[in-house]
Amino acid sequence: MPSKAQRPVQGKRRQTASKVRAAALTLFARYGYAAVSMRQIASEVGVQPGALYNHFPTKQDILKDLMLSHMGELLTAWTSAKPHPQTDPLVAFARFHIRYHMERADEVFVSYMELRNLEADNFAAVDAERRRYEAILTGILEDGAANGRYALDDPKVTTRALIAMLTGIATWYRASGTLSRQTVEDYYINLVCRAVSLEPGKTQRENG
Amino acid sequence: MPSKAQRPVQGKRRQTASKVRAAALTLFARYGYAAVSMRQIASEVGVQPGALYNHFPTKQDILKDLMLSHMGELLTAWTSAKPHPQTDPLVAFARFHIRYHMERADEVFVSYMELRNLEADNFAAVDAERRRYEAILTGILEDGAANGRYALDDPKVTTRALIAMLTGIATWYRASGTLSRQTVEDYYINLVCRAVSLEPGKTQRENG
Amino acid sequence: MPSKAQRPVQGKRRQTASKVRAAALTLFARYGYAAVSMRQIASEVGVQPGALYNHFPTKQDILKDLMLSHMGELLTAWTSAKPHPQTDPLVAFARFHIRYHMERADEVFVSYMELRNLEADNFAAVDAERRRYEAILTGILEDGAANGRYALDDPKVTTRALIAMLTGIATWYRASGTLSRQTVEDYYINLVCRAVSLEPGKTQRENG
Amino acid sequence: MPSKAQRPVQGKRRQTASKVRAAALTLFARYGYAAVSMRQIASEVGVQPGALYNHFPTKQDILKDLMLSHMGELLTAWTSAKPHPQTDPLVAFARFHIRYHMERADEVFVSYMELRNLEADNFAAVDAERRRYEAILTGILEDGAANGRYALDDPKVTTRALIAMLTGIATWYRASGTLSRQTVEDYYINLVCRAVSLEPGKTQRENG
DNA sequence: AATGAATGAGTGTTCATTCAT
DNA sequence: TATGAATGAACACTCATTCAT
Repeated sequence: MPSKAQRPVQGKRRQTASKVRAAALTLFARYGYAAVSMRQIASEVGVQPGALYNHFPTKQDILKDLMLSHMGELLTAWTSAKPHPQTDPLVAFARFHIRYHMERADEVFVSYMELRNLEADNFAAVDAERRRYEAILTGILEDGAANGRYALDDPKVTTRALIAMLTGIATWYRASGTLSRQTVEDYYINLVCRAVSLEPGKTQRENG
Repeated sequence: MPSKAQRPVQGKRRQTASKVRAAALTLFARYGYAAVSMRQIASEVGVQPGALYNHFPTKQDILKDLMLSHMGELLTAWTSAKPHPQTDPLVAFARFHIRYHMERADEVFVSYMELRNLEADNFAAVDAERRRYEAILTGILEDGAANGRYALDDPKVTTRALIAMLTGIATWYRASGTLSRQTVEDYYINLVCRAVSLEPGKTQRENG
Repeated sequence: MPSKAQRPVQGKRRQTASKVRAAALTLFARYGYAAVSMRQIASEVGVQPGALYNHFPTKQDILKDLMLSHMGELLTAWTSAKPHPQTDPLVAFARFHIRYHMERADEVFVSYMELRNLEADNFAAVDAERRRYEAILTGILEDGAANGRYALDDPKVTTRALIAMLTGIATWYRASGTLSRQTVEDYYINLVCRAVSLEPGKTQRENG
Repeated sequence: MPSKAQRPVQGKRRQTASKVRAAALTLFARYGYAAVSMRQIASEVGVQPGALYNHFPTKQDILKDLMLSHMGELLTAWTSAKPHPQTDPLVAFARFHIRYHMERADEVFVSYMELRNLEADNFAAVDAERRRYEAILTGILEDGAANGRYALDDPKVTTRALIAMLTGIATWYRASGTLSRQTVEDYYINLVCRAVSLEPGKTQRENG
């Protein structure tokens, strides 16, 4: 049973930090890290600029926090995802990737656009997570290539090509458009499957 | 016969403007438009900041110039490209796109990353060019779909997916790596072909 | 008999105030009043900045407290000093001054350097104490000049000259150097004596 | 014959830089380096804050410039000083020091008070000059002690004592007071002479 | 007595841009 | 065509101080 004496002060701290993250994410996604000022973030949060520094030591730390937690959550989400065991792994991964990226367009956009604005050590940390994530797809492609299920030339090149293709959705898809998420997802799944010569209709694993 | 009365002064003017473009391109690609100052550009050119304003009225105009001329040259290059008439049009386009984008990594990078830093009217101008370019691919896909040569769900969605995939090469390909340009090109062509169920080996048009 | 009912709470209050004084003294001496922040002091004390305000209403009050109590203790120390009655008064004073200032380099340094950072009324209070202290020496010089023991042109000018000379020790003397305190003291006493033509060897009052 | 085509622009540059130095000197002397803002300096100069950076890269550089040029000018002035050859060297040096320091109270004050605000390398540069200057006096004292003209215990300690005494004039002397410069100078000369047992009346070198 | 989030003003410095030369 | 001094606004960040807890 959790303590009932939780101090509201704790809540307030988390709340403000949370608002800062949210405001920064939106602003960075729209205008870019370098073009957003701490004043803009503070004003969005409804606080004076100096107050931001009670929660993040520098502007760079906000960016690092956003990018690292995005990557962390992405990896966690994949780990907890339990696709139907008979679904083809590439299809499972692609569906997961598409859905996650459509739902988090801002995080995705920032994570791809602001890499160059990370200071060296922060970049290294974020890049390591990116590699871990891409390695999942590379592993799936290697397995599928090994057992003849997928046709491909090079798992790493294919990884990059497919990730770029799928992640690109976030740059153009608008929920307000004519295409539903499900439709877009299905079209891209078909592209992915064909790209490795996996029959789109036959995306259930054969149990041998 | 070219005019013999070319004034060297004209040459000098063009030369400096040219250096400005080159410096800005490199710097924007590396650090981003918002993070690069006119002072940095001037210093790279070997000139005082005020001198830049003899060639470009504002910083924004440098960006607009770079992006518009990149799109213009891209369209011109496609128009002048004379692929072998028996080559499949999708393959021809993809090969053209890959080669052009591998050779101009900085232009491509800037053109994709700095769209949000364009002021409204400049964005409109650049975006119109982008649409013209993508329309070429959409047209090819529509034709191919109509005559049953390509399998695809939606030409516009496929256009975006393929463009994202191919353009992504610029973000990871390094000439210093282990893969030759030709190899990368071939791998991507295979991906493109399979993505629309065009037999990679059968990329010559049948003449009917 | 001291009260046995001393409350530890009182002790704690005094303790923290004391730590604040000590931290501020060290920091002001090293970096100067204006260059030291309340945060630095708090961090040195091991407390949050806000807590300082339970002990001193403003940063200025810390400085005033340090300087006024330094002057107070200096005057008290002189009053309680009981030099050998046969010692020449100038020599007694100079020895006292040298010893006191060598032992309290930080207090001395702050008291001489930060006068300009005192607000008007605080300056007046501290300056009054300084005058009281210097008046002691002026009195000694006037007496000695009157009875022909010392040769000097003007007691006030001589006071300032000697005080500057003696206080200057604090700016260069390091206990870690090659000269012992006693040696330095003796050398300066000789300088003082000669400066008023008092035979260094004859520093015992003749009792008439 | 100097060029007549001197550009007034050159004059303007020097003029502003000069005003900055003057304003900074006055302000640093009155309020201390740390307590003076670039805005205050700019406002005193009659310019926007950013303009200061056309002349000094940082605030620290203004301080360095002031202190280094003060020391440089001091050393130059001593080198060019041609005291009467029959004047005792200690007296000549002391007179020079007193006069120079009375005329440049601000420079002197800043140079003694702001040493701790110099960054390490700037401090080293300034301190080296200070040592050079003090070495002049030490040399004079050593010579005089060697030929029995002065009585003293240790040339280095005596140097510090005398310099502190003489430099201290700047902290209290006001031209508006009752004592003339000449009177103060004479009184201090007498103190210096007696401090090394040099008969004040006998300050002409005996030519042997 | 102490915390820690917040304020409002301020810091040194940089910015894109202008303009007399 | 270029310089370089200047502007006026903005930047990231820090300050002394307050106050609810």
